[in-house]
Amino acid sequence: MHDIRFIRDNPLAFDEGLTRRGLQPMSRDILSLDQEWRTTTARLQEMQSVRNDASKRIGQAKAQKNEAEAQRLMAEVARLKDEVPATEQRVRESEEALNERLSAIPNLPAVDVPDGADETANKEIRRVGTPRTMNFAAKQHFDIGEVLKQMDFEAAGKMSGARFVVLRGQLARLERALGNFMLDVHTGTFGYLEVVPPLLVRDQAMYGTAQLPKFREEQFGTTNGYWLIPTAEVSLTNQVREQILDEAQLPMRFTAWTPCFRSEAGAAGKDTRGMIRMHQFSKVELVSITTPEQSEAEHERMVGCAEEILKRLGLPFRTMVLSTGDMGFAARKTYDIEVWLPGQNTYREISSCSNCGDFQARRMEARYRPVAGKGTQFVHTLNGSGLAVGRTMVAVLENFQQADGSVTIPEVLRPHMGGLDVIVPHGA
RNA sequence: GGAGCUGUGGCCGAGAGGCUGAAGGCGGCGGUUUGCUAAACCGUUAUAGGAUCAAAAGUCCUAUCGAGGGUUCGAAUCCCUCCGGCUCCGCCA
Repeated sequence: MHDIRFIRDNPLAFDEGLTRRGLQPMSRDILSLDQEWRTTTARLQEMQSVRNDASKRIGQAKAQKNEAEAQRLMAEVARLKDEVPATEQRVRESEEALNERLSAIPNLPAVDVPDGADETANKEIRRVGTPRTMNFAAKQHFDIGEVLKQMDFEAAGKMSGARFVVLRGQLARLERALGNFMLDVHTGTFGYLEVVPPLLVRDQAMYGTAQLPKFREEQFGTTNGYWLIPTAEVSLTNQVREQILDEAQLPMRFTAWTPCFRSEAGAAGKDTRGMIRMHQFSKVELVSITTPEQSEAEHERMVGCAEEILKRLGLPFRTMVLSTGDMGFAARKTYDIEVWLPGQNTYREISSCSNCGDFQARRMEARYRPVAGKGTQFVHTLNGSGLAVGRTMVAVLENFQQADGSVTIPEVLRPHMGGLDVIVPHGA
């Protein structure tokens, strides 16, 4: 949600930000809605002031048993009886119109975000690790899964349809091992607080992190009004909704390993095979709540936390800054981490870390009280995956596959796998 | 699912149609006292929006007692709906 006062004071900067996002300027439109709201509000407040004043005097007159004076004053404000509700109605309408308009506008990009229409304008900022040379043709993960006989898309299809998978045996355990490993690092090394949050949330929570109102079709909802979280970002971030925190509590860092549910209505035809794009997947999420001063450094730190997981697993990756055209709705700046997939011979997104500034905080009414100074300010929210677990599994399978179809387990995961060092085909 | 209770400022807690933006306490801030700390005492301490203004300060106005409606000249207080919490019963992992 944008700050209307920012738009009032900086209409040109606002429009420029929209233009960088590939949108049309809107400040004129918005400011006229704002003007409408302000004039009706002023009119209403004036009436209320008259009424309050009269009411107070009526009270005094009654207290002094001056019934005649009370009656006279009541007659005087009688005409407001119709006018006030009518004006209230108009204020409500213009306010709604303004909010509806504002809540559909994406966050403005930070100054250092590269301009561009889509992902081709993303900029690589670093590359870590070297893809291993294989003296055999690298398989894609679903082919490896087939050899291992522990990844079953057919069985999943029969009960749930496309974009689901059944993992069994060591692959099922590998998912658990990866989740545990990631949580251990994020809590142990990086100081995130582990959370088990709700997976079903109400409208207001989805609105707070900006999945609603714009991305309704991409979500799964229940028949009785809940939404399945598309990411733990929703639950973790909404922990601080409608709160006034102390500056001393910031930054707050939360992590959670949860299933995520996405209908991805618009993505039909993309990554239809395999585990890359699923309706249900699990992800270790990182969320930080910070002051505005802290948020940039926290963003760097957060990407670093996600990168550290890949480093420890020995997976090659590169880190990108998304261009203005490729960023998500709520983000003002986003880093994507792309992991090397030998089977696809390309880097694929495995984590996305966004600084949302105060965009979500305004929607959630999440504030903090500065140690020095008066009043309150909106917090900054940052979120990022401390890695998508399923995609990490894909990367492990593809990067550590052997010619005979077995998969070597990275050193750091072995304690989580009961000491196992290689996954071999089931029944072999 | 059934029955009852409950939601007040950063926190605890009084208030039950007008004198209540809201007693009292805690916490915070400023001060007195003090070798330092603590204690004691005094004072102070909500937020948001709008108008005015080049802007800031200031001044004025409005709103806010879980949320939204309603009754009334006037609502924290009465009525309705919703949301959260608690207790008991039922059911379940």
